[in-house]
Amino acid sequence: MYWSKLFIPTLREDPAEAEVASHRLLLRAGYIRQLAAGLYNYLFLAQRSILKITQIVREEMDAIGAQEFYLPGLNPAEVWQESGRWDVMGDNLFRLKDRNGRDLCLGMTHEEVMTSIARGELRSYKQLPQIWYQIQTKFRDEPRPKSGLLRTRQFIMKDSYTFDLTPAGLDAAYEKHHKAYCRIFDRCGLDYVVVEAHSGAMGGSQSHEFMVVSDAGEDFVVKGPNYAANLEKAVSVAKPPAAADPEGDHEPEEFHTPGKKTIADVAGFTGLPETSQMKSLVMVADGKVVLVMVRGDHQLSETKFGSVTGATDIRAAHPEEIREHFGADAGSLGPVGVKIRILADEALRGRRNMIAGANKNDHHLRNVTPGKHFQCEFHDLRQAVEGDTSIVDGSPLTVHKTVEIGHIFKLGYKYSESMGLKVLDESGKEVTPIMGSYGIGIERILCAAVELFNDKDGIVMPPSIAPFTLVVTPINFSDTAQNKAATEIYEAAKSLGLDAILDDRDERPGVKFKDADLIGIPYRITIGKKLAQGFVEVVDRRTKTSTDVAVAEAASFVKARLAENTK
RNA sequence: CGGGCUGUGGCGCAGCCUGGCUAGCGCGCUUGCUUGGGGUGCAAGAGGUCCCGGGUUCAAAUCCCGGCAGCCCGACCA
Repeated sequence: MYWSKLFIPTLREDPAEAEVASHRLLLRAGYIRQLAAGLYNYLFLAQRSILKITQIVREEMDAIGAQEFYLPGLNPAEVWQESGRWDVMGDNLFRLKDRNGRDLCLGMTHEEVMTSIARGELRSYKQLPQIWYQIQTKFRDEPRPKSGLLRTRQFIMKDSYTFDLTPAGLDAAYEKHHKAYCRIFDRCGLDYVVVEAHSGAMGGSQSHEFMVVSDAGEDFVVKGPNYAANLEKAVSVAKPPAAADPEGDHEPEEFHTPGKKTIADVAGFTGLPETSQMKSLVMVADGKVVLVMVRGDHQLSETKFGSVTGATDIRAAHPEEIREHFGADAGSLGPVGVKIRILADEALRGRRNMIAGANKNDHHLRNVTPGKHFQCEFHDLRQAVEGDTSIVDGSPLTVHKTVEIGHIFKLGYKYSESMGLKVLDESGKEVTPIMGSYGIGIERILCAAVELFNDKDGIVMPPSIAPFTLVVTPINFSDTAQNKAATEIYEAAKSLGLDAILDDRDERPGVKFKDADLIGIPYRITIGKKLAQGFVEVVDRRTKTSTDVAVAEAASFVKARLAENTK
């Protein structure tokens, strides 16, 4: 293609609205333009990259025997009501009515629709297993779209669904997806980590997320040499307390702590570290008030709290509720003498003679021992922190901000059961197939690549997903010799199957170089001064290294380089 | 849903506090010449409901009220 004929609206300056690198650069490089909050127009360059990404996804999905479908994005309310998600999804689901007043929604995912196909058609165990997928636009009415293409209200997802007769079959389907996802993200040139994840509102037993470490992300991952998990789910060994507990069997003893409300205040006041205190948190789980105890320096994980209580509606208690149950305000609360359910974090097991609130404003207790002075259920309830050590091998753990690019779930029977999917097994008995669901955020692959690979000049796009792999840049296209050489090289590149673009614009060389760098075309062949000696230059976008090559060999040289880099 | 900020030619911004000439600057765009290895130089041009509605005033981009939109932080989030 000839650049002068294309619509590649690059910007000389950074757009004011864009913060994160991918948003800023995709706008500047002319890949995308915003239509409204969380809605983007994908222009020529973005569309080319997206097509390359989806092609890789297709090839790898097909390689595990998955079959591509294409389902409606517009869904009837009925199927969502059957699964219960019509209510569960709340405002995140785009809802609308047709002219007859029937309720419809725009699909956020397609478990319901896939299951509705399956229950109408799958009747025998002989038809299992099945792997069905699609690459489709999804809609979510995000409370806050942000960071360009990272969190939008409309986006493209590859979503697949598996139907198996047995849990072992599901394990196999899950494993296939795990491997296919690794191949997909490898081929897209990304650095990523696979982490244990919380299955959230999806239900199901096991789940892994594919994460790219980036400050633009919104999730946190806890990572060690042999362990990686989403922060929501991560289990770790806490740092030992900074001071040993006092010896002996003491009884709680009240002392005055005027105005000392926070853990830090009390630590300063008593001269004892935060690890010697218990933090009392009052939570409301599905309407029931629960007291949660964690070590002074720890944070409660609401996700873990939700898993332990099984509650779906979780919040911190209001000040009035606290006063009603404790007779004191936050900052002076403790577990002694409390009548409600008490949960305690594992890090408090075996501790003794600690400090806690006295349930009397401006007073605390010392010598409080869990299990002795108050009864509680011990669970893993705290959020892991940097500095904790691994439960696997004791090595130190680090916490990283990440972008989620893929997620695989063992769904279990949630949808097949609620929607009545049944097949006959070998003995003629009706059985409910077990399902899995697996997603990849297509735009997030693009964003993650930009986040991961950019420099002061712009995007350093991995060749496999770059909109073009090669730009042929004559310094002066109206020079007859340069024009001829450039055209020859461009044609040669095309016949070698390279995705080439010829920069035939009547622009200064600087402009052409800047644009090519900004867009992130992996290779550039510059045709200029050295043409008199029969040479052109091949420049690598990533390393900025330049190699002189004879005109006739230029295209095949790039092809060889490309093959090397994608090994 | 709470908090903060911003809306002025395509983009980036100034002007607003202290109301008053024809609304300005840089980039981009058009035409001509020029230049030709990292956003060339000169000249001439085109392009604006100053987010919208109402109010105050002789006079509003500017002050007041009410909307809307966008961005950021938090909450939320397969």
